[in-house]
Amino acid sequence: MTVTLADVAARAQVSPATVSRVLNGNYPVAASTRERVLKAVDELDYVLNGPASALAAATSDLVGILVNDIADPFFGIMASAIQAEIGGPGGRAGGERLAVVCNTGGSPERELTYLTLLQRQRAAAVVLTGGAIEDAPHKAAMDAKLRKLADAGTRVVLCGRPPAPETGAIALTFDNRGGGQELTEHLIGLGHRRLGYIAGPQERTTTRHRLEGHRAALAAHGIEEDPRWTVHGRYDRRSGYEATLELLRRDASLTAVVAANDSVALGACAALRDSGLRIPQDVSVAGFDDLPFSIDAVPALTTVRLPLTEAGARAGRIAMGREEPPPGGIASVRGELMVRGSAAAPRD
Amino acid sequence: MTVTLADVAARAQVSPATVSRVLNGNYPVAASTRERVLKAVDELDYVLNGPASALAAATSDLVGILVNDIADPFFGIMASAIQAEIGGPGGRAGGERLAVVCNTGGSPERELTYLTLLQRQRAAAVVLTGGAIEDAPHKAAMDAKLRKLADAGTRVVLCGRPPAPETGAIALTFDNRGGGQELTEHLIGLGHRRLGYIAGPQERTTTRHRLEGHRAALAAHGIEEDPRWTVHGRYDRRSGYEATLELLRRDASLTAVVAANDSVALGACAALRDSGLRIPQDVSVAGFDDLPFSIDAVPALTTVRLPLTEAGARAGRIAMGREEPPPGGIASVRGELMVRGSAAAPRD
DNA sequence: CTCTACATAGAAAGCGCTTGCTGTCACGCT
DNA sequence: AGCGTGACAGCAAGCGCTTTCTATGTAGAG
Repeated sequence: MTVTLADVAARAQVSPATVSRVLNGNYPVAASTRERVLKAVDELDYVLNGPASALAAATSDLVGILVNDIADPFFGIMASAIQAEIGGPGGRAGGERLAVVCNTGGSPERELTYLTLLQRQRAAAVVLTGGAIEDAPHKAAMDAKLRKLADAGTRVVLCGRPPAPETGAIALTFDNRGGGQELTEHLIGLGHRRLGYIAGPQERTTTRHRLEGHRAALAAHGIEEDPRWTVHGRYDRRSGYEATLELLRRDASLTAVVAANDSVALGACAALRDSGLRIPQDVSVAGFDDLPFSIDAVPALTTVRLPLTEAGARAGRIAMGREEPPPGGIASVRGELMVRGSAAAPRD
Repeated sequence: MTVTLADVAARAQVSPATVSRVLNGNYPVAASTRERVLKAVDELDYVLNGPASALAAATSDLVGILVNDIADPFFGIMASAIQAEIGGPGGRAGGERLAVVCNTGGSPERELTYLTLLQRQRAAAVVLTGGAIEDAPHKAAMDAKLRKLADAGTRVVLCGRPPAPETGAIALTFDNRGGGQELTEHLIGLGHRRLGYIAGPQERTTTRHRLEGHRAALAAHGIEEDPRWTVHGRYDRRSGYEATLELLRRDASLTAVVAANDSVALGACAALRDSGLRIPQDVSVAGFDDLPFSIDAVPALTTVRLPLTEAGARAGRIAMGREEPPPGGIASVRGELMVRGSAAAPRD
């Protein structure tokens, strides 16, 4: 029924070994022979059996990409960049690798399960994006898993994730703390003293680091933080909307709202507008990430740009062994403050 | 070095066959034996070899998803929905399948190459999203490929793509024409008579259908279209910005701009604002797709909502054989007009 | 004109798993 | 006591490819 290497070999009057060699392009094969084989391949419409190759050669052309949610442009952009670099068709790299995108939805179990699944596939490399979950047992399990993957020859790269020392994983970490601090300092510089903060979910490194940066900025300027000024939520618009309403309820005198990311910021803007407050005249708003839509918000969002595309591309190249890992296997990627219209000096 | 089934078998004092059966959970195995095997698996930290299973069983747990660009939420949302349904860890379906996301970038060659790669992996199913390219030779090549995939037992589903009769592929088509028509009729109803149209790239079914809908609406209301009112571009913000400037240059009396999609519409808004025009007082703007950010534009975008999540989920279920395909293998998915602030009656 | 060396091609041994078929018991009927 | 009948477990034959090692033909080298 299905055409196999042997069929091609028979038709081209050569041995299966030769066909394999023509197809894999290593090992010398006489031009005339190669041609005959290629012709047979074409005539029979032969397609290599991936699993069989993978088994025999003990290699795989699958690369895993772990994301929280691929529908979120934050992850989509990184995934796209990684994918472009791992060299699917059209990519520079020779091999034609396939990207396996795994939506963990932020769930520890799924994260682990996906890693096992990728290990089962003997993935050539795995790139983990997004913040890590701060739960000791889970972190230990993850580290063990990453270690095992690395030991099995799978290149592991963390993109926008804190390093995992001793696991053999290369880390490209976003400087969320620094970015958060710079952003809040900008607001303080504008004259704000009462700033609400909409944080992401608890127990996530990204959430904690951004919040720490924010607090460091407050502390550096001698601003005492009111616990009521911080609300935790999810990294989405809806959450931003609700959290903002909550903040307003707790302290209507807030002059600025700093959001965990741009989506949350957009939700905050909507909530403020719905509450009859003008941005930035009544309340300033700031986001984080600088996703493409942030510049189209009105007023445009003041935020911290994370070089998602660049970082993803670099992670992809490192995963493919096409770029030298950073010294020590760890690199910190800085964000850049984007000053735009959503934040201005407070009225009073 | 690496642990194999045989190692587990030896340790559990059973045959490899038994271990395999325990792991695959078909075939009866005595509880005590199963336990012994599981214990050995655990102790040896054994992970099944995917390629080997795939080869032996002639099945695969890979599902391909073809998208233009996963960084674009339009595709990201569909991919996410599909992925949730094909039953990775946490999914309802028993099997743990991995989603292979392929970025074609709209290139015909890559589309075809990726299909071959998926065929090589003996993918369990393939879902193609986004519009098709209208080039006869390419369409023929695609159809032949899809046919071959289907014949090989791979379930093929088209999500938001025109049907490909005779290929065995199930099609969930978006009614772009109907949506386009409804949208433009809404604008005409508001009193617009001079409408600019920013179309997507030529030779794409999506582009053509939306444009046809627009023109049908104009025709239905006896509005003669000026050829200068249509500009083609890409499906991105930048393109929308430039095209709008071009439209304004060609005919500054336009009272409305209809964009190929929401991203283009956002670019159009920016261009209009930068030209000193107010939305919607001076010029109305309309988009298409209703991506999440569209509601946060100011004013919120009037657009046509496409049920991306629902369609993706349905495509995923059909791909998994978990839902009956629509009668005839073809279903048309309608969009819904979202009337918001970016379109209003023209001044004059 | 023989000898060595190189360039190709083939034979065959797996890679690690699944599964049809063949036992082997133990049990419950008659 | 004899035997059909399940319920398990094992044997062994692949699945389709890669790759090591070996064989062969040919071309310079001496």
